[in-house]
Amino acid sequence: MAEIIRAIKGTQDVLPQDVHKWQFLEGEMLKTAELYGYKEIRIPVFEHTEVFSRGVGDTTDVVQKEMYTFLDKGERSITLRPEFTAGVMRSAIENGLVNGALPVKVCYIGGCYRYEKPQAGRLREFHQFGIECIGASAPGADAEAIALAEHVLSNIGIKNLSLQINSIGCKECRKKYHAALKEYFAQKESELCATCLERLNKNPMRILDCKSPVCSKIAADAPIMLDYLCEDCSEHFEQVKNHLNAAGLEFTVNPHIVRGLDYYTKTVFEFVSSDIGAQSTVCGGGRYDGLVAELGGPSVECVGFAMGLERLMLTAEAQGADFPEPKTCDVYFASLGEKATLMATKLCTNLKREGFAALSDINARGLKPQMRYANKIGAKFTCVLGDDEASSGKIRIKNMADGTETTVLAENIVPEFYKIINGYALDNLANAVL
RNA sequence: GUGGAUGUAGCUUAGUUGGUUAAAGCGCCAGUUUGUGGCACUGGAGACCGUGGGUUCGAGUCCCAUCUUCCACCCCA
Repeated sequence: MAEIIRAIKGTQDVLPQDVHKWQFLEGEMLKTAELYGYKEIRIPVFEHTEVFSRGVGDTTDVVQKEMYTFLDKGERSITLRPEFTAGVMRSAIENGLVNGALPVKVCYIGGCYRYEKPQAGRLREFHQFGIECIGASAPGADAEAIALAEHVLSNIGIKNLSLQINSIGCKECRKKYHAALKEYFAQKESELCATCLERLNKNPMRILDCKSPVCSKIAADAPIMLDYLCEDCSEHFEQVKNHLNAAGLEFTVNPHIVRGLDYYTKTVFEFVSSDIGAQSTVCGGGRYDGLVAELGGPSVECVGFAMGLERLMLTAEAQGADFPEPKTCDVYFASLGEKATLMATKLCTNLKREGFAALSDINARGLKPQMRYANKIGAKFTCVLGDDEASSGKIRIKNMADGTETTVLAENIVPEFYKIINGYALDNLANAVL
């Protein structure tokens, strides 16, 4: 296959036969978010690099080695968004959203870009749906965000997810915790793997996440964050759990969840799927109380999450989920000869104005190929037009499911077709009930 | 970035110890039916065998490199 017609590594096409699945997911996401008071926000795909290096944090892997960064023609350093939160906060500050009535609730859907080595559930261009609740400090906000995530996930039919939560505290308690962790791991320094040795100085919390059997065994007995939370953070976490219980959400506290983005404070959480291989986190999020201030805005506390559409799609497909049937052609006009073809165009136009998917031949082919095509695209009805119909104005509309025909006057096509399609819908309803 | 696997029509695959014109099913186009789809039968189009080098009289097949895809690590959604 020639290079030029091959998609860039780590990118994917969504083909016409599959879009309805994506549209379904996206529709459910936006609709559900709306129930919780969220409005969609649309922001640029790229930002000044600094938005991410300061927002996401320049010690993170995302910023250090995964960003698509380039100089534009004005020598500005630009980066394709590796995630949404930092860009959304930039917009919220720039447009004064943070100065209005709080909380401000926004959600988004779009592509993100990270230069990673692709594998199952991990692409270089991937898509996220997410929400940001800006200006809400109470534990109820954390729980509401988690509840919304759960609501979306269940509305799109994803099963077998486990919700794991943790608190990584505020700046103050994290300092103490880091010190304790360093002290603990320093004793076992000789046993740690090479990457963990580096983490020891830079960010000891990451060692907790290490998958190497030796390190994870050591990490199992490491001091846990929850024991180092200050009174405020500890109380906050308790309240979050109370709210989750009140909302009837099952969760497990996993002291080893450490999100890889620097802005998180206090509550962090993940929804994990057991059905899609190693990249199993389908939704992740948490509280980020310092981000707005870090980007130069007022001190405003926020919670949010993001979910990966590709991973959700993988999970749904692995679970054999049912997607709603895509809309198909309502009626296809097969025509023979110039007069009949003009008639088809006219009838089609009238029906389309009424909102029916009405198609006609645009290949000037024989009748048989036209009928085959109508069948292939799933036309509910067909209508053959030739010289007879063109002169008499009487046309026969054929139900493709059972072959029955209804004769109508072409001039009455719109009201007649309303009757026909309503009857068809009733039949299908009856079948569905049976 | 590290490690392992992979690559033959649009899709799924066959292709013997290297040997003439690379094969099948599905899909596509058409005919059997001169105005009627699905089923069946018949025919047709469609492959620089991932790419570039090398070995050989001869390479889809062997060797090297490179790219892609897949899987895992790392990290994240």
